[in-house]
This record gives sequence, C-alpha cells and structure tokens, in this order.
Amino acid sequence: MPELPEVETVANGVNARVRGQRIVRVWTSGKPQTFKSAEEEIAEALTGATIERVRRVGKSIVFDLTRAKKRAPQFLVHLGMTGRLLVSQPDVPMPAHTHAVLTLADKREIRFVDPRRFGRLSIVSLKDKNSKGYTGPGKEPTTISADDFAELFRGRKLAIKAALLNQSILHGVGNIYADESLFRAGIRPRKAAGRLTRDELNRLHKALQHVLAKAIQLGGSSVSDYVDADGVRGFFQLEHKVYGRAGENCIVCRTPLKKIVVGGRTTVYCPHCQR
DNA sequence: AATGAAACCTGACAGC
DNA sequence: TGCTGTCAGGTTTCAT
Repeated sequence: MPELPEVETVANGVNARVRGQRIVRVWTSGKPQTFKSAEEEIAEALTGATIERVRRVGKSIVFDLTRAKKRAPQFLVHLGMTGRLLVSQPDVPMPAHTHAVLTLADKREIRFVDPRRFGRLSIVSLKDKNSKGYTGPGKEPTTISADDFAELFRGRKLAIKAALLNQSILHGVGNIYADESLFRAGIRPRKAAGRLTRDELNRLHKALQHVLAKAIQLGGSSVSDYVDADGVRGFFQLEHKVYGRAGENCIVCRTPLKKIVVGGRTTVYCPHCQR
C-alpha cells in the first residue's frame, strides 16, 4: 500500500494525535514474521515510554521515545503492502489482522493492522547520546539537491526504474511514484541509470520532487485499501497519469500505454512520450 | 554488480 | 453461488 507520501500522511496524522502521550500497555499477536525485533523486546522498550514525536524516515514510521525525560530506543513501523496504523478509542471493535496494540495513558489505542503481514515492527537502540537514531537505508528524495541526485546514478547499469525502487539508493519511492515521475520526465523505465544525460537527470529530479510534494499535499494515493490514521482515503490516485492505466491512451499524445516488467514490478509507460 | 524469480501472506476481482 | 486464476502500494533471499 504505502510509499513515501502515504507513509508521511500516516506518520503526521499519528503524530498529531499521540505526541506527548505515555504508553501504558503493549499487546502483540505472536505472528513471528511481523516482528523484526523480539516481541518481548518491543513490549519492554515501549511500556512506560513517552511518545516524543512520530515522523517518517524512508518508508518507515519512526516513534521517538523518552523515558524519565531521557531519550530511549526508537520504535519503527514499516507498513509493507497492506499495513495500517490507526489511533482508536478502546470501544471501537478490533479489526481483523490486528498484530499490535499500544494502549495510551488516556485509554486510546495505537493499532497496527496488516492482513498480508509484509509489514514489520522493530526497535532501534541509540548508539550514544548524540546518535541521530534511524536515518533510513538511502538518501531522502524530497530534499536531495539536483547535483546529489545525479551523482547517485553515475556509472550504474541497472534500469533507471529499478534504481528509483532501490531503497539503499533513494528511500521512499515505490512503484506508483517511480512510474509517475518517469512519465513526467519523459524517460524510458528500462534506460540504464548511468546513461541518463544531465538534462534527463534534472528533469527526473524535478518530476520526482513535484510528484511527491503533490501527493503529500493530497494525502497520498488510495489504490484499494490505503487510509490515514483516521481511516480517510487520499486523493492522488486521481492524478495518476500512467500507474494502473495500461492499455488506456496517453493523456498527452493518445498513444496506448504499454505494460512491461522492470525490476520485477509491473511498469506502465508511454512509448511515444518516454524515450 | 546485477538481474530474475520466488518467497513471504491475504483479499479483491474477473471469468467461467 | 462458488470455484480458479491473477494481481496487488514491499522487501528479502537465492540462483544465475
């Protein structure tokens, strides 16, 4: 479900509702694959901790925690494909596939719900008191400069679409925003990343930042089941120009959009507009 | 280094 | 109504 704009929408929504709250109780489901850290470690790290702030790093939701006013290990939530993080009153029925519940001092609950169980919960301990904590696997796409962006792809032979999806290069971009930004920049998804001209890289940098900013502004894309912390859908799906439109005509030149596989993912592009 | 395929899971949807 | 097959916003692992 979630790429950078969706994760950011969820993180900001949860932050606005729970920052400053203390976690008084933790329940976990016992489904082992959901927990990247041991469930006991998660329960121990969270119980009694105060939520300082909730924010997005890459595609992860990071909880900055304190204990007795001192910084404590961080709690990371990765939503996978179908994960949701909801803030609910205790009398709201527990959804199916709920894998963790953090009960707050005011009785509300932070619930992690994930039918497909590709999501992951983990604890990150801080190396020292100056540690920045979790910084993600790659570079941040929303703020990277055009020069640094261009540098990421120099000499790389893999397809530019695969490079955009590689979280250790840039983190946060997924299948929707890779396709949408390549369309906007007029670049073939299969073109080798290292063979893009500086002009193409500049266009891609601009397109990607535009698409991400616009999607964040609209609360993300709701393709099937994505919702924010209040259960509200996003609106960026109405702006998709290629994603999910294979076989339809290009909105610019009316050429039928083509569907191929790049980096193991369905990819839609316009064979006329993207060279 | 880098491809590609498969695996991890459930639910939605199309077609019969 | 119900069965089967296909597909899905992600990541990791294993073979080539």
